[in-house]
Amino acid sequence: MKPLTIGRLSRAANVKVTTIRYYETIGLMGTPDRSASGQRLYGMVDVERLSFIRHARELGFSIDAIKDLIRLQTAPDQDCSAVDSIAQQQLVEVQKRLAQLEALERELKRMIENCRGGEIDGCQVMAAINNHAECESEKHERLKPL
Amino acid sequence: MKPLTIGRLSRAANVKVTTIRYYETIGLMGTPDRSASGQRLYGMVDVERLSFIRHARELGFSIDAIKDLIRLQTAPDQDCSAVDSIAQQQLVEVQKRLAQLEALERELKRMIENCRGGEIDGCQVMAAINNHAECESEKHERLKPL
DNA sequence: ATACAGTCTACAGTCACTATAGAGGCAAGC
DNA sequence: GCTTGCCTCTATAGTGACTGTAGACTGTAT
Ligand SMILES: [Zn+2]
Ligand SMILES: [Zn+2]
Ligand SMILES: [Zn+2]
Ligand SMILES: [Zn+2]
Repeated sequence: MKPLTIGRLSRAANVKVTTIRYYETIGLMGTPDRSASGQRLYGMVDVERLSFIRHARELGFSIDAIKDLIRLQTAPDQDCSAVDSIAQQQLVEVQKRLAQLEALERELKRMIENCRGGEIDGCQVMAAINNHAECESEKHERLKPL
Repeated sequence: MKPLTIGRLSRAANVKVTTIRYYETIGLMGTPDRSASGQRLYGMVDVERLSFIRHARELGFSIDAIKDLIRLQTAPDQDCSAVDSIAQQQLVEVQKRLAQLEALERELKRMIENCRGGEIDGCQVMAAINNHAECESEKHERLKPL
Protein backbone atom coordinates (compact mmCIF):
# COMPACT_ATOMS: atom_id res chain seq x y z
CA MET A 1 0.00 0.00 0.00
CA LYS A 2 2.92 2.30 -0.59
CA PRO A 3 1.97 5.48 -2.39
CA LEU A 4 3.15 5.80 -5.96
CA THR A 5 5.15 8.68 -7.36
CA ILE A 6 3.91 10.23 -10.56
CA GLY A 7 6.37 8.19 -12.60
CA ARG A 8 5.11 4.91 -11.13
CA LEU A 9 1.51 5.94 -11.69
CA SER A 10 2.52 6.81 -15.23
CA ARG A 11 3.83 3.30 -15.85
CA ALA A 12 0.93 1.66 -13.99
CA ALA A 13 -1.72 3.34 -16.13
CA ASN A 14 0.36 3.85 -19.25
CA VAL A 15 -0.19 7.61 -19.34
CA LYS A 16 2.68 10.07 -19.65
CA VAL A 17 3.81 12.01 -16.62
CA THR A 18 3.21 15.35 -18.30
CA THR A 19 -0.27 14.25 -19.27
CA ILE A 20 -1.08 13.33 -15.67
CA ARG A 21 -0.03 16.78 -14.52
CA TYR A 22 -2.11 18.26 -17.33
CA TYR A 23 -5.14 16.24 -16.22
CA GLU A 24 -4.63 17.66 -12.76
CA THR A 25 -4.60 21.25 -13.97
CA ILE A 26 -7.86 20.78 -15.87
CA GLY A 27 -9.51 19.03 -12.95
CA LEU A 28 -9.83 15.62 -14.57
CA MET A 29 -7.60 14.05 -11.91
CA GLY A 30 -7.92 15.42 -8.37
CA THR A 31 -5.13 17.15 -6.49
CA PRO A 32 -3.02 14.41 -4.91
CA ASP A 33 -1.27 14.36 -1.54
CA ARG A 34 2.32 15.51 -1.53
CA SER A 35 5.44 14.17 0.15
CA ALA A 36 7.43 16.40 2.53
CA SER A 37 9.52 17.55 -0.42
CA GLY A 38 6.50 18.28 -2.58
CA GLN A 39 6.29 15.20 -4.80
CA ARG A 40 2.84 13.97 -5.77
CA LEU A 41 1.74 10.73 -4.11
CA TYR A 42 -0.91 8.43 -5.56
CA GLY A 43 -2.80 5.28 -4.54
CA MET A 44 -4.62 2.46 -6.30
CA VAL A 45 -7.75 4.60 -6.66
CA ASP A 46 -5.75 6.92 -8.86
CA VAL A 47 -4.43 4.07 -10.97
CA GLU A 48 -7.99 2.94 -11.60
CA ARG A 49 -9.27 6.40 -12.34
CA LEU A 50 -6.43 7.16 -14.70
CA SER A 51 -6.85 3.82 -16.47
CA PHE A 52 -10.53 4.57 -16.88
CA ILE A 53 -9.66 7.96 -18.38
CA ARG A 54 -7.15 6.40 -20.69
CA HIS A 55 -9.53 3.81 -22.04
CA ALA A 56 -12.25 6.42 -22.47
CA ARG A 57 -9.83 8.62 -24.43
CA GLU A 58 -8.88 5.64 -26.58
CA LEU A 59 -12.57 5.25 -27.33
CA GLY A 60 -12.57 8.86 -28.49
CA PHE A 61 -14.59 10.40 -25.65
CA SER A 62 -13.82 14.07 -25.12
CA ILE A 63 -12.39 15.28 -21.83
CA ASP A 64 -15.74 16.89 -21.04
CA ALA A 65 -17.61 13.64 -21.68
CA ILE A 66 -15.15 11.84 -19.42
CA LYS A 67 -15.73 14.40 -16.70
CA ASP A 68 -19.44 13.62 -16.97
CA LEU A 69 -18.80 9.88 -16.84
CA ILE A 70 -16.69 10.27 -13.72
CA ARG A 71 -19.35 12.38 -12.05
CA LEU A 72 -21.89 9.66 -12.85
CA GLN A 73 -19.60 7.00 -11.40
CA THR A 74 -19.86 8.67 -8.02
CA ALA A 75 -23.66 8.22 -8.02
CA PRO A 76 -23.73 4.46 -8.60
CA ASP A 77 -27.39 3.87 -7.75
CA GLN A 78 -28.75 6.25 -10.35
CA ASP A 79 -30.19 4.91 -13.58
CA CYS A 80 -27.53 4.34 -16.19
CA SER A 81 -29.39 5.96 -19.06
CA ALA A 82 -27.20 9.07 -18.81
CA VAL A 83 -24.12 6.90 -19.23
CA ASP A 84 -25.62 4.98 -22.11
CA SER A 85 -26.62 8.13 -23.94
CA ILE A 86 -23.09 9.50 -23.72
CA ALA A 87 -21.84 6.29 -25.29
CA GLN A 88 -24.63 6.34 -27.86
CA GLN A 89 -23.73 9.90 -28.81
CA GLN A 90 -20.12 8.86 -29.15
CA LEU A 91 -21.12 6.02 -31.45
CA VAL A 92 -23.03 8.47 -33.63
CA GLU A 93 -19.95 10.70 -33.86
CA VAL A 94 -17.77 7.78 -34.82
CA GLN A 95 -20.21 6.71 -37.50
CA LYS A 96 -20.42 10.22 -38.96
CA ARG A 97 -16.68 10.34 -39.13
CA LEU A 98 -16.56 6.91 -40.75
CA ALA A 99 -18.92 8.03 -43.48
CA GLN A 100 -16.77 11.11 -44.15
CA LEU A 101 -13.60 9.11 -44.35
CA GLU A 102 -15.15 6.48 -46.60
CA ALA A 103 -16.13 9.21 -49.06
CA LEU A 104 -12.58 10.53 -48.88
CA GLU A 105 -11.14 7.12 -49.53
CA ARG A 106 -13.29 6.64 -52.63
CA GLU A 107 -12.30 10.00 -54.02
CA LEU A 108 -8.58 9.56 -53.39
CA LYS A 109 -8.64 6.08 -54.90
CA ARG A 110 -10.40 7.33 -58.02
CA MET A 111 -7.89 10.16 -58.42
CA ILE A 112 -4.93 7.87 -58.07
CA GLU A 113 -6.32 5.17 -60.35
CA ASN A 114 -7.05 7.69 -63.09
CA CYS A 115 -3.48 8.94 -63.26
CA ARG A 116 -1.35 7.27 -65.89
CA GLY A 117 1.84 9.12 -64.97
CA GLY A 118 3.69 11.58 -67.19
CA GLU A 119 4.11 15.31 -66.79
CA ILE A 120 2.54 17.17 -63.89
CA ASP A 121 0.67 19.26 -66.41
CA GLY A 122 -1.48 16.26 -67.34
CA CYS A 123 -1.54 14.54 -63.94
CA GLN A 124 -5.01 13.33 -63.13
CA VAL A 125 -4.41 13.65 -59.41
CA MET A 126 -3.58 17.33 -59.78
CA ALA A 127 -6.53 17.77 -62.13
CA ALA A 128 -8.88 16.12 -59.67
CA ILE A 129 -7.82 18.39 -56.83
CA ASN A 130 -8.26 21.35 -59.15
CA ASN A 131 -11.66 20.39 -60.46
CA HIS A 132 -14.10 20.49 -57.68
CA ALA A 133 -16.79 19.97 -60.31
CA GLU A 134 -15.64 16.45 -61.06
CA CYS A 135 -16.53 15.27 -57.59
CA GLU A 136 -19.64 17.26 -56.99
CA SER A 137 -21.48 14.07 -56.22
CA GLU A 138 -19.52 13.84 -53.00
CA LYS A 139 -19.97 17.09 -51.20
CA HIS A 140 -17.35 17.43 -48.53
CA GLU A 141 -18.13 18.36 -44.99
CA ARG A 142 -15.91 20.26 -42.64
CA LEU A 143 -13.05 17.89 -41.95
CA LYS A 144 -11.43 17.63 -38.56
CA PRO A 145 -7.76 16.69 -38.44
CA LEU A 146 -7.40 13.21 -39.84
CA MET B 1 -11.01 41.95 -64.93
CA LYS B 2 -11.64 44.10 -61.90
CA PRO B 3 -9.66 43.06 -58.88
CA LEU B 4 -11.58 41.38 -56.09
CA THR B 5 -11.60 42.50 -52.49
CA ILE B 6 -10.99 39.85 -49.89
CA GLY B 7 -14.73 39.48 -49.25
CA ARG B 8 -15.42 38.79 -52.93
CA LEU B 9 -12.57 36.31 -53.09
CA SER B 10 -14.02 34.72 -50.00
CA ARG B 11 -17.39 34.19 -51.69
CA ALA B 12 -15.80 33.15 -54.98
CA ALA B 13 -13.76 30.36 -53.40
CA ASN B 14 -15.99 29.65 -50.42
CA VAL B 15 -13.24 30.25 -47.87
CA LYS B 16 -13.69 32.57 -44.93
CA VAL B 17 -12.06 35.99 -44.97
CA THR B 18 -10.14 35.31 -41.77
CA THR B 19 -8.91 32.04 -43.19
CA ILE B 20 -7.60 33.78 -46.31
CA ARG B 21 -5.64 36.23 -44.17
CA TYR B 22 -4.37 33.30 -42.13
CA TYR B 23 -3.23 31.53 -45.30
CA GLU B 24 -1.33 34.68 -46.19
CA THR B 25 0.51 34.84 -42.86
CA ILE B 26 1.64 31.22 -43.20
CA GLY B 27 2.73 31.72 -46.80
CA LEU B 28 0.13 29.46 -48.37
CA MET B 29 -1.34 32.36 -50.33
CA GLY B 30 1.10 35.01 -51.62
CA THR B 31 1.06 38.64 -50.52
CA PRO B 32 -1.51 40.41 -52.72
CA ASP B 33 -1.43 43.92 -54.17
CA ARG B 34 -3.08 46.59 -52.10
CA SER B 35 -5.38 49.48 -52.97
CA ALA B 36 -4.37 53.04 -52.10
CA SER B 37 -6.16 52.67 -48.78
CA GLY B 38 -4.49 49.34 -48.00
CA GLN B 39 -7.18 46.82 -48.98
CA ARG B 40 -6.05 43.53 -50.47
CA LEU B 41 -6.78 43.09 -54.18
CA TYR B 42 -7.02 39.70 -55.87
CA GLY B 43 -7.42 38.31 -59.40
CA MET B 44 -8.68 35.10 -60.98
CA VAL B 45 -5.36 33.39 -60.33
CA ASP B 46 -6.03 33.80 -56.64
CA VAL B 47 -9.53 32.39 -56.93
CA GLU B 48 -8.12 29.30 -58.60
CA ARG B 49 -5.31 28.88 -56.11
CA LEU B 50 -7.63 29.29 -53.16
CA SER B 51 -10.16 26.85 -54.62
CA PHE B 52 -7.38 24.35 -55.10
CA ILE B 53 -6.33 24.79 -51.49
CA ARG B 54 -9.89 24.38 -50.32
CA HIS B 55 -10.47 21.17 -52.19
CA ALA B 56 -7.14 19.78 -51.02
CA ARG B 57 -8.08 20.61 -47.41
CA GLU B 58 -11.42 18.89 -47.90
CA LEU B 59 -9.50 15.84 -49.02
CA GLY B 60 -7.60 15.98 -45.74
CA PHE B 61 -4.20 17.08 -47.05
CA SER B 62 -2.15 18.97 -44.49
CA ILE B 63 -1.09 22.55 -45.12
CA ASP B 64 2.47 21.35 -45.61
CA ALA B 65 1.39 18.79 -48.20
CA ILE B 66 -0.57 21.51 -50.00
CA LYS B 67 2.49 23.74 -50.02
CA ASP B 68 4.37 20.91 -51.70
CA LEU B 69 1.59 20.41 -54.24
CA ILE B 70 1.60 24.11 -55.10
CA ARG B 71 5.37 24.09 -55.51
CA LEU B 72 5.00 21.14 -57.88
CA GLN B 73 2.31 22.94 -59.87
CA THR B 74 4.83 25.60 -60.79
CA ALA B 75 7.06 23.00 -62.45
CA PRO B 76 4.48 21.50 -64.82
CA ASP B 77 6.88 19.54 -67.05
CA GLN B 78 8.33 17.46 -64.24
CA ASP B 79 7.20 13.88 -63.79
CA CYS B 80 4.07 13.65 -61.66
CA SER B 81 5.29 10.83 -59.43
CA ALA B 82 5.92 13.28 -56.58
CA VAL B 83 2.32 14.43 -56.80
CA ASP B 84 1.00 10.90 -56.96
CA SER B 85 3.02 9.81 -53.97
CA ILE B 86 1.63 12.65 -51.85
CA ALA B 87 -1.86 11.49 -52.76
CA GLN B 88 -0.92 7.86 -52.18
CA GLN B 89 0.42 8.76 -48.75
CA GLN B 90 -2.80 10.58 -47.99
CA LEU B 91 -4.82 7.52 -48.99
CA VAL B 92 -2.75 5.41 -46.62
CA GLU B 93 -3.45 7.85 -43.79
CA VAL B 94 -7.17 7.81 -44.52
CA GLN B 95 -7.20 4.02 -44.55
CA LYS B 96 -5.31 3.80 -41.25
CA ARG B 97 -7.81 6.14 -39.71
CA LEU B 98 -10.70 4.14 -41.14
CA ALA B 99 -9.39 0.96 -39.57
CA GLN B 100 -9.07 2.71 -36.20
CA LEU B 101 -12.57 4.09 -36.35
CA GLU B 102 -14.05 0.77 -37.42
CA ALA B 103 -12.50 -0.88 -34.37
CA LEU B 104 -13.94 1.89 -32.24
CA GLU B 105 -17.37 1.44 -33.74
CA ARG B 106 -17.32 -2.29 -33.01
CA GLU B 107 -16.29 -1.72 -29.42
CA LEU B 108 -18.85 1.00 -28.75
CA LYS B 109 -21.62 -1.08 -30.31
CA ARG B 110 -20.71 -4.09 -28.19
CA MET B 111 -20.68 -1.99 -25.02
CA ILE B 112 -24.05 -0.45 -25.75
CA GLU B 113 -25.70 -3.71 -26.78
CA ASN B 114 -24.52 -5.47 -23.64
CA CYS B 115 -26.11 -2.95 -21.32
CA ARG B 116 -29.56 -3.93 -20.11
CA GLY B 117 -30.14 -0.69 -18.18
CA GLY B 118 -30.57 -0.40 -14.45
CA GLU B 119 -28.25 1.16 -11.90
CA ILE B 120 -24.96 2.72 -12.92
CA ASP B 121 -23.24 0.26 -10.63
CA GLY B 122 -24.10 -2.57 -12.99
CA CYS B 123 -23.99 -0.65 -16.27
CA GLN B 124 -22.16 -2.63 -18.91
CA VAL B 125 -21.05 0.49 -20.69
CA MET B 126 -19.34 1.77 -17.57
CA ALA B 127 -17.90 -1.70 -16.94
CA ALA B 128 -16.53 -1.91 -20.46
CA ILE B 129 -14.77 1.44 -20.18
CA ASN B 130 -13.38 0.31 -16.85
CA ASN B 131 -12.17 -3.08 -18.00
CA HIS B 132 -9.49 -2.64 -20.49
CA ALA B 133 -8.97 -6.39 -20.28
CA GLU B 134 -12.32 -7.18 -21.89
CA CYS B 135 -11.28 -5.57 -25.13
CA GLU B 136 -7.66 -6.59 -25.27
CA SER B 137 -8.29 -8.12 -28.67
CA GLU B 138 -8.58 -4.61 -30.03
CA LYS B 139 -5.54 -2.71 -28.98
CA HIS B 140 -6.09 0.97 -29.38
CA GLU B 141 -3.70 3.25 -31.15
CA ARG B 142 -3.12 6.88 -30.41
CA LEU B 143 -6.35 8.57 -31.42
CA LYS B 144 -6.39 11.99 -33.02
CA PRO B 145 -9.41 14.20 -32.34
CA LEU B 146 -12.46 12.51 -33.80
C1' DA C 1 30.54 11.02 -2.81
C1' DT C 2 29.02 11.00 -7.10
C1' DA C 3 26.31 9.99 -10.85
C1' DC C 4 21.98 9.71 -12.87
C1' DA C 5 17.21 9.30 -13.08
C1' DG C 6 13.04 11.35 -11.43
C1' DT C 7 10.38 15.32 -10.05
C1' DC C 8 9.08 20.24 -9.61
C1' DT C 9 7.03 24.78 -11.83
C1' DA C 10 6.02 27.68 -15.48
C1' DC C 11 5.53 28.70 -19.97
C1' DA C 12 5.78 28.16 -25.12
C1' DG C 13 4.50 25.35 -29.07
C1' DT C 14 1.44 22.21 -31.87
C1' DC C 15 -2.57 22.33 -35.92
C1' DA C 16 -5.65 24.84 -38.58
C1' DC C 17 -8.06 27.76 -37.82
C1' DT C 18 -11.95 31.03 -35.15
C1' DA C 19 -13.23 34.95 -32.42
C1' DT C 20 -12.87 39.46 -30.68
C1' DA C 21 -11.75 44.42 -30.29
C1' DG C 22 -11.23 48.73 -32.07
C1' DA C 23 -10.27 51.58 -35.93
C1' DG C 24 -10.80 53.08 -40.53
C1' DG C 25 -12.95 52.57 -45.61
C1' DC C 26 -16.61 52.48 -49.25
C1' DA C 27 -21.15 52.70 -51.76
C1' DA C 28 -26.04 53.83 -51.76
C1' DG C 29 -29.88 56.44 -50.44
C1' DC C 30 -31.57 60.95 -48.73
C1' DG D 1 -22.86 66.52 -47.98
C1' DC D 2 -24.41 63.12 -44.56
C1' DT D 3 -25.80 59.05 -42.54
C1' DT D 4 -26.33 54.16 -42.50
C1' DG D 5 -24.45 49.88 -42.66
C1' DC D 6 -21.51 46.63 -44.23
C1' DC D 7 -16.47 45.77 -45.45
C1' DT D 8 -11.73 45.74 -44.36
C1' DC D 9 -7.71 46.55 -41.51
C1' DT D 10 -4.34 44.98 -37.58
C1' DA D 11 -3.28 42.63 -33.51
C1' DT D 12 -4.18 39.41 -30.11
C1' DA D 13 -6.16 35.53 -27.71
C1' DG D 14 -8.65 31.19 -27.67
C1' DT D 15 -9.68 26.27 -29.23
C1' DG D 16 -8.51 20.74 -27.73
C1' DA D 17 -5.61 17.80 -25.87
C1' DC D 18 -1.81 17.56 -25.17
C1' DT D 19 3.89 17.88 -25.93
C1' DG D 20 8.30 20.10 -25.27
C1' DT D 21 11.57 22.93 -22.94
C1' DA D 22 14.32 25.32 -19.28
C1' DG D 23 16.23 25.38 -15.00
C1' DA D 24 16.15 23.86 -10.32
C1' DC D 25 15.60 20.39 -6.88
C1' DT D 26 15.17 15.30 -5.00
C1' DG D 27 15.90 10.33 -4.43
C1' DT D 28 18.52 6.30 -5.06
C1' DA D 29 22.26 3.18 -6.45
C1' DT D 30 26.91 2.28 -6.49
ZN1 LIG E 1 -0.08 11.84 -61.65
ZN1 LIG F 1 -13.87 16.44 -53.93
ZN1 LIG G 1 -25.91 1.19 -19.00
ZN1 LIG H 1 -10.97 -0.88 -25.52
